[in-house]
Amino acid sequence: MGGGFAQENGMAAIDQRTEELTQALRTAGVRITRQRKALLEVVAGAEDHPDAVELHRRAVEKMPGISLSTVYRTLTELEAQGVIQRLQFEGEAARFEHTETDHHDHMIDVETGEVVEFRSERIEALQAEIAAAMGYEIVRHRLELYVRRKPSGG
Amino acid sequence: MGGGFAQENGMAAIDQRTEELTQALRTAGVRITRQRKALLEVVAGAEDHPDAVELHRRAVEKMPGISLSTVYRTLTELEAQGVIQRLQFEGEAARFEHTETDHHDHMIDVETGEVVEFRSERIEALQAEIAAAMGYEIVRHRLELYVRRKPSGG
DNA sequence: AAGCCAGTTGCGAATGATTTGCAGGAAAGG
DNA sequence: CCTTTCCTGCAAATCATTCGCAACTGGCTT
Repeated sequence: MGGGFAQENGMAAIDQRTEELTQALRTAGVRITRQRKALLEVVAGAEDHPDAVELHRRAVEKMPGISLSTVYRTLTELEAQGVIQRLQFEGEAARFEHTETDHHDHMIDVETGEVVEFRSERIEALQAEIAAAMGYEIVRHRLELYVRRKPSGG
Repeated sequence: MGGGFAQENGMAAIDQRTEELTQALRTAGVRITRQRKALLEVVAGAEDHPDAVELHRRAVEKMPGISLSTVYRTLTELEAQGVIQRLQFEGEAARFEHTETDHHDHMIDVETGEVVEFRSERIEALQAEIAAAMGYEIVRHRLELYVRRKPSGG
């Protein structure tokens, strides 16, 4: 059902996530075309943080001929529905990730480009506190730590 | 010396900042042309967070004919020297600010576009702590709070 | 199974911000 | 004043992303 013979582990979760994305689009009243279906599977299965071009590359494998325009259009729609998130790191093209149940921030290894997710209740609370103290309420925020692997006594 | 008849208050500080920017370029071994001189004064005098086009608009008043290319080139050089900072907020063109002695983060009013600066030692400390716990050290970071003025019972 | 039709698609052209190639121009220092 | 090297303005090039448009197709309705 998940297509292919990838690791048995996790396939179900991906299928479920694909279903969630599909429902989000249906709810938004948009048609589930085969190009969208292909892209949804790709997005649901992405464990990394790919940009539009990379998602397109992967989608082409499932649905040859799908255009980059369609990928962008669908990603924009998915973002509008709140089921995926657009990440805009310094200088790079936007990357996308499916919205998990929990919010998190990102740590970007400046040497490898690798992205690590993390979450800190304390920081979240402090942010709200600071904004409140200045008479504001937070609509959304962005916290990115550009890091380097720490030399561990070499 | 500061040029013009703006508020007496602050003129000296701007002149000093202009001097700092000028020195930074000299140190970098680049020539102080009149277009650069004009731009440096504009940057030093900017109390807001203007983008390249706006800085160009202001620079043209002091040095008619200065091109946008030159503005971009010089801003890039100033950034490389670390005396100004490039801010990349969601969707917008890059904005610039002269590097003050202290580091700070930004709060962007999503309704007015206004930018407020703030700083929290506690958040800074927590970030370093989190990164360290995952084996990283922070190279730089970016924290932006997209906010809305809180309804204060009116 | 056919038909209908608004929503979609692929393509190429358009955007918008920023960068770059190049030929003429001008800082710095002799 | 001269020379050398760096700059500048301009136009064209990039790059990521969006749009216009004619052809196409989901997903109903019959």
